[in-house]
Amino acid sequence: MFNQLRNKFPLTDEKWNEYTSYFNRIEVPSKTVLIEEGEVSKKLFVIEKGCIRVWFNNNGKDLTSQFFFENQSVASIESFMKKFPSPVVVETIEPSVLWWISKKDIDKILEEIKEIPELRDRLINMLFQRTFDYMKHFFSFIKDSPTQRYLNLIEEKPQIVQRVPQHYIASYLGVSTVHLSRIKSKLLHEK
Amino acid sequence: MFNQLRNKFPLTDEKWNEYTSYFNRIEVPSKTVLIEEGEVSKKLFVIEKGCIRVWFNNNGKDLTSQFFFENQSVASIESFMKKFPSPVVVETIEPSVLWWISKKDIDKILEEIKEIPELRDRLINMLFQRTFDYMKHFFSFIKDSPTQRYLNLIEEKPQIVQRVPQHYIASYLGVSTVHLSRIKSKLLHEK
DNA sequence: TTCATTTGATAACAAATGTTATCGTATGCC
DNA sequence: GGCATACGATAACATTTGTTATCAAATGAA
Repeated sequence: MFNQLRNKFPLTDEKWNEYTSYFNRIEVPSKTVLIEEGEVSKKLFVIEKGCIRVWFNNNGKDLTSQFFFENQSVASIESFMKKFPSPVVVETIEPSVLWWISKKDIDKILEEIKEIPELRDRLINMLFQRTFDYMKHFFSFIKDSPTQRYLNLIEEKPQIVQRVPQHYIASYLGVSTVHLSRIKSKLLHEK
Repeated sequence: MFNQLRNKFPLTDEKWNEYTSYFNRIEVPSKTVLIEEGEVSKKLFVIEKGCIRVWFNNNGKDLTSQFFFENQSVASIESFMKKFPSPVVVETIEPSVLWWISKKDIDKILEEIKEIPELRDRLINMLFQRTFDYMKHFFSFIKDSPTQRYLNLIEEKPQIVQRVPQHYIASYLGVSTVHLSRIKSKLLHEK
């Protein structure tokens, strides 16, 4: 799982082996809840194989806010960073192979590597990138129609359209399942 | 302007005076464009008095994405951090008193204070806070009706409703000016 | 003041979107 | 294979929201 990253981290083999040993491998079926709503989660997950969605309950309806695939890391940020009860549920969509690490172990690693400016800068860039991603998604809600948002999704995140059940995608785009079905149908018959 | 912050920064008076001297005070009328679309801006503004909006052009319509008031800092993040041409316009709404600082001077300060963990942590927290704010705003678009978003705005950011012309607020909430007017009218006559 | 411009309310109509219900197909499980 | 369940398409209708146009009030500049 981590071999492909080995050469990107300027660490001794000893340190590298210690750090990667903090990760725990699990295999889970689809629809496995990894983090429950209201739970204070101190786990971060990395996806080796499979697919995860983050959703929250709003008046009985389940609204999906994010999707994650292979090689991405997932946590309830509020819960992980601020020790708040998680406002969201983190759940697998497909049978998945995951690696998790505790916040305690991450903090230990971060404390040890903080003098390595290269790694520090990469972490800061990751934070910025996530902010940029949110801004982009948010802009799309004030400037694009649902149809345009769906076209953007096909263009920019084809994995979502290909692997995720459609009714999860609907709330991610901010429309009802019926309307997403209409959008697809209209795009199909216009062409 | 900066006196109220003095005790929060563990710096010598000498360094404090040097750093604050990098800021330049300007007074501008309302509707002054501070950063133009397409410009690579290397300025960060701090608002002493007044009010600023950030907007972008979408097919001839001007869509507002953010508002800023006294004591907040404003830049085109994309442009400031990544040296990209700014996708947005930064413009005053009221006659304003501003302080600006160049990226070059900020980088100099950051380089000098980076060993002060207290300041470093505060900066990282600011980045996180901005991400959380975006997430919250974004969630509101997939879970709330425009009416609910307007009620949230009154509750959480009353300054915007009180000081900003209504047609700017409409695009910020993702509705037409006519519809925002309808929302207000309906709320008024229901009570 | 006077005049032009900005801002906001409203009406009438068109278009987009949600809701509920029904149906067919796919999928997973025994 | 058979059954329950999940998933997705579609129709009919209700509701929300956008568009265009008009008017009134507020604001700012000469």
